[in-house]
Amino acid sequence: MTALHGPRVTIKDVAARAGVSKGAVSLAFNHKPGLSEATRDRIFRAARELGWAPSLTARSLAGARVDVVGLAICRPARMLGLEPFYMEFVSGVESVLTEHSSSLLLRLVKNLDEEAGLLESWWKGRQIGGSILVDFREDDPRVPVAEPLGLPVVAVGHPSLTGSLTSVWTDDTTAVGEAVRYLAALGHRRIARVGGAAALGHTVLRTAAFDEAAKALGLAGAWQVATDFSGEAGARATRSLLTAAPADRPTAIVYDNDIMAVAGLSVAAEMGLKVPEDVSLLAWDDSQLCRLTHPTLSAMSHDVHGFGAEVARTLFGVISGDGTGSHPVPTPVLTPRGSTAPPSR
Amino acid sequence: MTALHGPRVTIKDVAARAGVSKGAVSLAFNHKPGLSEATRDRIFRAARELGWAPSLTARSLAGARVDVVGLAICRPARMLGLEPFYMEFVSGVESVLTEHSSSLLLRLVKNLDEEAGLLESWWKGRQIGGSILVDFREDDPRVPVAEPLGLPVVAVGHPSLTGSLTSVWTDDTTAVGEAVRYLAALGHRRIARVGGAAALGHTVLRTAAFDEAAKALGLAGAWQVATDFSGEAGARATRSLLTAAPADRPTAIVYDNDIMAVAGLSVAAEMGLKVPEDVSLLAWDDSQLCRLTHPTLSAMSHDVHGFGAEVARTLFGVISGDGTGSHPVPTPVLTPRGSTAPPSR
DNA sequence: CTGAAAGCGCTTACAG
DNA sequence: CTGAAAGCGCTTACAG
Repeated sequence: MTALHGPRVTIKDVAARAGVSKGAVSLAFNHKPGLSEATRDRIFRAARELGWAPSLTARSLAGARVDVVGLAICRPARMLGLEPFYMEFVSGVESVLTEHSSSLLLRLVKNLDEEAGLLESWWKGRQIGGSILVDFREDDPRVPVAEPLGLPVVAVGHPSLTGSLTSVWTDDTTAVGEAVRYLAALGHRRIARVGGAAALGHTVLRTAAFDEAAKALGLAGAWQVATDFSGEAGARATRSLLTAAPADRPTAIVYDNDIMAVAGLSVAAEMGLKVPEDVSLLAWDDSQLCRLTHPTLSAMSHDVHGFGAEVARTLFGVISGDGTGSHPVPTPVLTPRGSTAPPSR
Repeated sequence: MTALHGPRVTIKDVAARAGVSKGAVSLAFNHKPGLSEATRDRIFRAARELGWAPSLTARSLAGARVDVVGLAICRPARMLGLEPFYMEFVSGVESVLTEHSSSLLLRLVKNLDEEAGLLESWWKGRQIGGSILVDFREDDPRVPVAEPLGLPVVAVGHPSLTGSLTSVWTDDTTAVGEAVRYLAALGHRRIARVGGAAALGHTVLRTAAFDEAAKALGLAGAWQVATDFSGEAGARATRSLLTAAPADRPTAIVYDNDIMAVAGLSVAAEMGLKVPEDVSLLAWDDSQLCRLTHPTLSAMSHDVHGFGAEVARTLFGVISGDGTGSHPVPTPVLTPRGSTAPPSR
């Protein structure tokens, strides 16, 4: 049952019906000059009447551009569902792809070597015209693969991680510093950070930035713990931070995403601690989730949708050759809400 | 900079290097019979040495199967980020695609007519080998389009909505009945439902099921309100339901997803109502989110990841022609947690 | 503007 | 198992 879809309509049929050559049809559908308005109209009408759509696979074989953008994500499948970041990022990417009539080729991979191999076969198989690379690690294996391939790419990550690839990034170092200084300004002297996956490059950068800020401010206590970004890990980390004696535990906690902050909120409630009186909580990314809790979550806000859109726009620049080059997107800004306040003691 | 990737390696080069014909290389890479182990090895070695990967676009032009599955999602981009459902569903789909070395072609569309057109050009352009269709409406425009096209498809939705298409669905009618009966068994006589988008077929089914269950149980009060699935809409609906005088307002609320239930929880807190003492809340879908709140959310649990996987498996059945046909996946089951209890009055 | 032709990189019979 | 050939449906010069 591989389909009974009658005799396939091809460019030849359209040309015959419009009384022109195949070449003319091709010109019309690729919006190239050299045809009169009248001819163009006749061609489009014929195509419409026959229900013809150009075969993208034939088109790309013949050397035209491929209107598909690849995105491989390397995180455990079961964790993706909850991270609002990805879907929002993807929807931002999509919003730009749609303008270019492009689609996203999405693949979940187990590790970066698999991803590197995938990129190579996608590109060599002419399945994609370019790719977005996310979640960079130090000494990332994708850098040496993408470069010699000639694959148009935009790397989402700090230039210190992405080598020679065109990259778009958020200035995590500055943002972490701002988060810590804000909490310190409220009077907090013992601050913790529940970070993301230790293997990720941006986690490494944030960790260093937190250390530096804590040192610069001469904090009395500074803790950092790595997680896998899941709510459960965030809950565990929070529980362990808050079980110390009141005088020894943090009075403020910064989270690397918002789902862990939500989990932290619930752990505080479960332990009988009031937010923000007993402990201040500061989320990251700031999806809609942060406004749905009680109290609402203060957060380092980040236009993730816009981030995705900018990455896609940059990729189209790289593909067409008139790229703007690497650049940061706006640094996350502090959005104070109900979960942060001066410490009560 | 459309890439300087040297002279492209083709099947011809591999054949030459392995000392065989192009046809033999093709047979080897498509795992077809007719080659000795030794020849096969020689071919794979040559391909590896040259870094060759078959051009999927040439392959599919030549008539072979296309290893790409389409998925168009028709919801406002900004709303997708927060709905854990989709990412979990997609990750379930991906888990099966990966086994088949397939990728997902994802596209956000504005309306179903655009989606119908997209399916047609994806299929005619040989961009996809099949597609997954979600979010069915009554008299869905995709049904009459997909059928005559011969496009292999799996429709996610109740057969009453998906016509002649192979479909996989959850029995929402039974699940809604179970949810209402559970709350009634706890002693609730005034129950509300905060539903999803009214235009969606499954919302219509759930609405009817709720009415029926309420009638069968002779509830003293039964409310239903439609939303857009967003947390904000869920919060608004909850607020309006709970502002009535204590004797007139619902003592239990069922939500059509979990994000709205989280929002409801926070509205109750904001209004000074205790959950579950003053009002019981029951979520739907049951992502990780439900275990991260305080109290934890009782929910109609649903293995969304498994659902996506089953849909993908079914699609591969349709594509290969030995499909199992339409069938339901397990009905969501009640998972009681901290947000439901007998009414206190 | 047209028309005939070559070529993209495969797969698929078909004769050996 | 091999080899030569046709064909998939386009695009891209090229001569008119």
